[in-house]
Amino acid sequence: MKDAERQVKRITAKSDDFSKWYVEIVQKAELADYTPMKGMMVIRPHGYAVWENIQKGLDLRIKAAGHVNAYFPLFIPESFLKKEAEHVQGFSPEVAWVTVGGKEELEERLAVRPTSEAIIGHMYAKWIKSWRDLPVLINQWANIVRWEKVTRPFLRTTEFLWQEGHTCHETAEEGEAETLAILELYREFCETELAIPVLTGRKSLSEKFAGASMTYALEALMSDGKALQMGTSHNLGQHFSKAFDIKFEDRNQTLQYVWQTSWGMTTRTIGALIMVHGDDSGLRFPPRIAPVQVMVVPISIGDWKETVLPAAAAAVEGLRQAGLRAAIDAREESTPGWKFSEYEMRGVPLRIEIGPRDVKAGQAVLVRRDTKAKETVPLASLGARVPALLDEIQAGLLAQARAFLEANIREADDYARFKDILENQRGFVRAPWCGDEACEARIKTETMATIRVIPLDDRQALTDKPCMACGAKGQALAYFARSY
RNA sequence: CGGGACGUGGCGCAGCCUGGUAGCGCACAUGCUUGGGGUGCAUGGGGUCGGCGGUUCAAAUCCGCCCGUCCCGACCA
Repeated sequence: MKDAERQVKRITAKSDDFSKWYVEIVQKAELADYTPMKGMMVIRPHGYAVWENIQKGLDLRIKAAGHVNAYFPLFIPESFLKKEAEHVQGFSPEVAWVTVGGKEELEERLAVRPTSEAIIGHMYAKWIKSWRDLPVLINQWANIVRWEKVTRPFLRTTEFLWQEGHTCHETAEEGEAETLAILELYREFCETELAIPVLTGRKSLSEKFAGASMTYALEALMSDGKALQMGTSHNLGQHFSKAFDIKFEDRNQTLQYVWQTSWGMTTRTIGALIMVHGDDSGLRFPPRIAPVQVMVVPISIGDWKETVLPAAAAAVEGLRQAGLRAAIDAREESTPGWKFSEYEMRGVPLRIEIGPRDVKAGQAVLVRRDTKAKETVPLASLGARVPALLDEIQAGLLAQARAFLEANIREADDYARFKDILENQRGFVRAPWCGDEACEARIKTETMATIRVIPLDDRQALTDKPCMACGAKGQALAYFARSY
């Protein structure tokens, strides 16, 4: 096929138009599709398989940390939502309401949950009586509805999937420890499973969760230089326990309000996988979360059905028995070249080509998705080489993303430099800040950048430099960025 | 929600300015051919032009309103 025509089939180059590139990958790799309802998407089988792997990895860790799963109702009475003032104020602009059931007008309208603190708080008040009931460590996997004005597949949709943990503790210290333990759990998950390095820290007060006393977050850098929040962990203090009257009798027989946390990670992480690892050929999934880790493509020439196909099928069977997610594409209607491109688009980490020449030589050609490097391996040693290669790919993707993140964290001590970086290079800018909300708001208006995180480590965060924007006494070094 | 662009078979587009009832590439179906980077040829099916309304003998084309998508902002996981 002529090059000019081949161009037609390609997706828009990442460097050409990042947003277009993103949307095209989502559709061509069949991760998701639009529906007739604004902002609501279908997560297609290939996208959902990624989500299932994310779920497995997270669920395992959440349970290993002592939590159990439960399920709370989709609907929340309006009066519950109103109990915590800051909470209702923060969420009311984006709540969907149910006002009619069947043919009957409801006495009190029901919110479709934008998050579950309110309904869970109500139930916790019923369940918790004594210090012996604590801690309560419950997580739920659920769908959430937030009536967003601007939507993008995975990054911001009207309905999305997530897990939300809601815990109760005896003391403030325990609550804070839980919040930070989850932050670390998320960080480790992002790096180990998603191969996405993150910056962690606390949010400024203006960016914190509505109703929390402190919000911690993980921020990743997309390859267009914009930041994306990967997850949050909130220390709720006693805001909700006081609003919902969640009290327990402590070890000294005094009534106390519990200390709570909540934390969540969403289907947005799939968007991050696309934007961190994807390239102009399509997706590049890290092996640990890839729906299919190895795709075997038999080279269909001559009597390939008698010679190549059995060898290819045997190879797949061997890989499966080794515990790998391997598949074969033996369809006759597509050519090998077509299949190569297709699985590159879909992000399959490793492709194995087996043709007549290979069968004769007792070998196979392995092609990495991340580097597109090829190597020839004896069929007999696939069982050893493939897992090792997948580990290399996993590590390679993380290393590449980490190098990009580190190369795009820049320092700015003055506002001119700060603006220049955001305008011309993007990425994160580490800069001294005074801690004043008005100053933060001004920076946001003037540069479109927000404080993504303030590092937790005092050695990293403390500064004696003046605020880069207003010149007042600096309070902390903060990471700023334009974000999704 | 403000500013901009766009909306024509499944996808990408041409036609619209200068109204006359729809065309191309890909995809799809069938057959042959080919097959180590999206094979080639032939035949065929599928759209009334985002929706509603208006102007007109006649609207994809002109006008109005609405809806949706994308981009840039304000809001957010």
